[in-house]
Amino acid sequence: MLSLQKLMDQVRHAGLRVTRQRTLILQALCELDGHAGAEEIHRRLALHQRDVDLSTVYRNLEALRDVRILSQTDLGHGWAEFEVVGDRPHHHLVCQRCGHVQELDHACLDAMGDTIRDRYGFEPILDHWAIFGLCAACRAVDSGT
Amino acid sequence: MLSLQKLMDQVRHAGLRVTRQRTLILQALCELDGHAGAEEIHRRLALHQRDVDLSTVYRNLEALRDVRILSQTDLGHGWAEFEVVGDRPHHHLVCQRCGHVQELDHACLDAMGDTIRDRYGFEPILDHWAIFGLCAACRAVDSGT
DNA sequence: ATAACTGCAAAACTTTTGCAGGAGT
DNA sequence: ACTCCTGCAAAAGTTTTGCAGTTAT
Repeated sequence: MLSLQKLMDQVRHAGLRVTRQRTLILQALCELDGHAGAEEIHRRLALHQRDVDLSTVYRNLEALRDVRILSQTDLGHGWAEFEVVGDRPHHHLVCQRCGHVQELDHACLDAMGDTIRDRYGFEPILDHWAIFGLCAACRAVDSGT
Repeated sequence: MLSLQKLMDQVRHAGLRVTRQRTLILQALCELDGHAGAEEIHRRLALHQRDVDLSTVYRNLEALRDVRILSQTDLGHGWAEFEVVGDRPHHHLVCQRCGHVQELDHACLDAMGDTIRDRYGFEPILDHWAIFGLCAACRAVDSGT
């Protein structure tokens, strides 16, 4: 469970101000406990009579992403999705056949991250990945047929 | 180098018709030899007095992607980028600050792919990735200030 | 006090769609 | 001939921006 209190400390520590809107946006993301797009957050806040302008939502998602409090992912829905960066980075292996999802050890990505840092001087953001493919069970079915 | 001839055979074989516009779009993508967005292709064709309507470019990119002649990637520029499939697999490092894009050696991902296969029995699809983060130049600016 | 932030409205952008005519097989 | 494809124009949808006023530090 994520503590809104701690998140707001992070916000302050990042040099950003703790505003009503910022707090509400992060609260919504915590409650949703997963990915959400700007429009979805805006709609949710409106439902709770906690109006925050859509442009403010966009500006905040960008700002919070820049200071690494949020991570941004494109799930091919046609809009950007955001998520609170947790204590431990988590990743998922998603089976394209059966939809089964399993967690992926962060170490698998870390090794690649180190290589990228060393060879390219590029600091990769590996907070949250979804890797698509075929799970063991579906591969077995495939080779059986 | 990619042969336009062979590409058009693929087009026909996929059940699509070989039209002037389709050919020009694929030719442009071959010449650009890399990823390009719809607008960029459209602009390039216009420069060469080979007018193809922008909506036609979009419709073709989608159709060619659906039959796997093109691959689609989001490089975080705000638009979709397309590329001819069949080249050696390669990936992109995209700077979240300045938008700069550099190529990433497939070997870096391959090692991770092997680990995932070995440890999870999961067959990951690692054809074409975009990894976001901070490029060397932007990291230098950050540590400077 | 001062710099950051917000709401509002309008615009910028990419991408999609309806339709009538044109082109490939 | 039979579909598929294209151009045109208009719209849909997401995201950005200018600006004046408000708020956090």
